[in-house]
Amino acid sequence: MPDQAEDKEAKWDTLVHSGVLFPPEYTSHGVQMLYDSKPVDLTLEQEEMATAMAVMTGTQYLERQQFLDNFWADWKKVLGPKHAIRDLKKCDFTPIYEWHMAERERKKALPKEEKDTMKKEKEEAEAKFKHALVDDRKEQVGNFRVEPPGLFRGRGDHPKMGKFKRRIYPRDITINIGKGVAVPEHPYPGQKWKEVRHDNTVTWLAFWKDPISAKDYKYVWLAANSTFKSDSDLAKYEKARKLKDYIGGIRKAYEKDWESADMRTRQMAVALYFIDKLALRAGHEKDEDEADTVGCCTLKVENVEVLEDNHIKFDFLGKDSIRYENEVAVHPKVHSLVRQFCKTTKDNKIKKPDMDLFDTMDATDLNKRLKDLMDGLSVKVFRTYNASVTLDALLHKESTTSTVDEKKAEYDRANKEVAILCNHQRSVPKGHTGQMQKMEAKLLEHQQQLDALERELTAARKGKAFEGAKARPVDSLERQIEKKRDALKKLELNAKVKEDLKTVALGTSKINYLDPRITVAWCKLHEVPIEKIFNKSLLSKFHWSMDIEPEWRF
DNA sequence: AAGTCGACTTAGCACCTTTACA
DNA sequence: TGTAAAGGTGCTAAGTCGACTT
Repeated sequence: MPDQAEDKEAKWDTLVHSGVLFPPEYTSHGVQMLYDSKPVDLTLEQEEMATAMAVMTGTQYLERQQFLDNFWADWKKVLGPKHAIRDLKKCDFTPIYEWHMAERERKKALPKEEKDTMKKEKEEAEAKFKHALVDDRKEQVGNFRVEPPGLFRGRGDHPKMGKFKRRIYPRDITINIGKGVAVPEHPYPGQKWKEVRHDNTVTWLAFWKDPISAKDYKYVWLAANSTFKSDSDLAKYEKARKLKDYIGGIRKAYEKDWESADMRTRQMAVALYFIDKLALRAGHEKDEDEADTVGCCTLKVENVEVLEDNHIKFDFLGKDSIRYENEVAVHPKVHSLVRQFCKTTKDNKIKKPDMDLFDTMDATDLNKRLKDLMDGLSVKVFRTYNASVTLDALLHKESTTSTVDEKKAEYDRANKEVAILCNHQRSVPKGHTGQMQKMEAKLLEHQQQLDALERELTAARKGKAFEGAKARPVDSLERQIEKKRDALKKLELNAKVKEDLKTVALGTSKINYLDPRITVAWCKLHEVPIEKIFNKSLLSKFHWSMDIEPEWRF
């Protein structure tokens, strides 16, 4: 293993850091769980796993057979063949769960001084891990903590959910650090790091193999505001901007390819059309031991429905098993091509619902093809391009708003359009329905108050009494009515926004897809303080974009 | 050509902190 | 001034994609 690849570009000259922070070793709480309603003895290792299961109480995972089976398979190995516990169904983890909750409460109820002392001690212990020196620049480290053991919480129908994710030790971890500087210490005497490298062609500080999936790695990187990350962020957006100059030609090229005699060329051209129009992900092949999700190139016949009137309906589980459901009008040629791709394979056999829609190509092929169209182009660039171009266009539409709050609402609406385009979802917040009902009730109350004020105003104008008393002066009532109307309008808007956004996540596009220069320029142009749009961490992540001129366009 | 490796970005959620409002 | 909602942060899973290996 060479310390330094000669042909790859160097990312740093010197690199100094303190390595990683290990989670505390497991200590026994000694609380006995019940088996067949009777307390049982567990070794430290057995208890650690039982506790990992106990803390899952109340989650949906416990209703998943896969989760229970995987946990049981791992725990059984640790229990051994002669243990009294032979059946997970007879296990009652409640005592451990209750201990866990009580412990939480106890910590919460600790006197303030004690909490402050603990916080201070924690910060002192962490301090040295928080920064690295890269070419003598002090940079923040992102995730310097080693992941603690626990039960694997895979998303969607993950075949490995519930497996015990084992503890990671120094012997599992490879450190990357500058030559000739102190190798980080660790708290395990007698152990050695798996490896110490001095590879300046990469930006990671440490990695270990994912204990759940042998082919995956867990890395320790610098934080989002580091030079490594901001340089590549800028490069990402500049590449997406470059696509602007090529997109016309690319569209012409794929439209022409729809007419090709070659099936593969036609499929590539339709896939690219979807990626361009709908900002779909590439969709690489997945293994059996992962959740069954798809992207554009891995769409199955059953994921698309060819409808009347040049419409197509998509319905599939994408990244994180988030459902993508969208009915769209497509070009007539695409409509007929998709109908064809659904029907027969490349060698004219009947295609079944679970077979690939694009059976002559995959994401790697498509990415290769994209390199012919533009230097460095890949599928994901279209998503960045589409998101940023959409925001830029929406923010530069004619606007009639005047206040900062209204402008912020306008920005949020544009942000929402992008989030919907990219299918960035979130689960409905807890208590949403109740909160909506509360808002409705408040709305009604305000409406009634407004009605009463208006009746009083009518009375006042006629010099009549109102509800058995002298009506208040006209000018005062008029002011109150106007105030009430504004309040009502604001409430109505809030309620509508809340309902509209209940399943839309705005943050993901802000963090990953929207060129911050669009936002910064717009804020300057419309005199909206940037802090209204970017919070502290986004301001820091996007520090590189802050001095852009107001006239700048994506 | 296909499969694997390795390094990086993108993603939603849990939990904690701050803010808004009665 | 207490409570609930909103907002922020940390965590880690799940993607992408080019390079390398077979």
